[in-house]
Amino acid sequence: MGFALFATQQHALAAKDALQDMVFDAESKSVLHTEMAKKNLFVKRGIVADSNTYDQSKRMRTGGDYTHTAYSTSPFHPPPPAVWGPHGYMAPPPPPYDPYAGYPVPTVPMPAPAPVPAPSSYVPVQNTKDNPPCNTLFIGNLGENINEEELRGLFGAQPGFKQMKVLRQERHTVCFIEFEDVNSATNVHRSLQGAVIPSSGSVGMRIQYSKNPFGKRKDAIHPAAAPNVNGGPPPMTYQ
DNA sequence: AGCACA
Repeated sequence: MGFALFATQQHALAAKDALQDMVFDAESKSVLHTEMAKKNLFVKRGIVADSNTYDQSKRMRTGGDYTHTAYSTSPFHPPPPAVWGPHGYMAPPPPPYDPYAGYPVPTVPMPAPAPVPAPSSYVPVQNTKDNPPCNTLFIGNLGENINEEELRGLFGAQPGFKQMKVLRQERHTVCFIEFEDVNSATNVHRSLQGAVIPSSGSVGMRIQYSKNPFGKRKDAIHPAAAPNVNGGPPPMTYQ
């Protein structure tokens, strides 16, 4: 609901009749209902300095022109856009002017599509006792104040990245990175080995293959490898 | 020198 102030009662009546039952939303077939307010609208001096406001609200959608007697062109600047603020119906804002609308716009060559955050440096790390290659990397030796966002920025930009999980422990923070395939994991295993990022201080991260890849249960039983296919004691059952 | 989650 909203109120509009007009110069004279005659203008208000004319606007009321013109806008009555106007369809203002074609989709929902919503219809405008207008009536005369019980009291005159109080408007602060200075906000409505002249006749702009009520003229605009009338000129906005009716197509009719009721301004020929009341509206006098301002010598200063064109009238400001109509304000429908207190009105119940908020007109969707007009789309911003697009000079290329309707024209095929050639793709603007991007200088650097996705700047991959590079490690600030590399430090040699000891990496004994690695596990067989898999699609999940185990990241250790991350330093005391490792920042998860930095880790995500670094690993999330690597090709084949799927997800990352940070595990905060008392002494060490480690994290797990899952990749689309073993190949992607292997590339990162090599390319970021010993990488140093700002929050890791001066230590280089140690990258190993995870003992337990994402989505693969440690105790998964391969049917072919399962004992006691026939005969023998009955298999253990879990309830 | 530390391996979680399904």
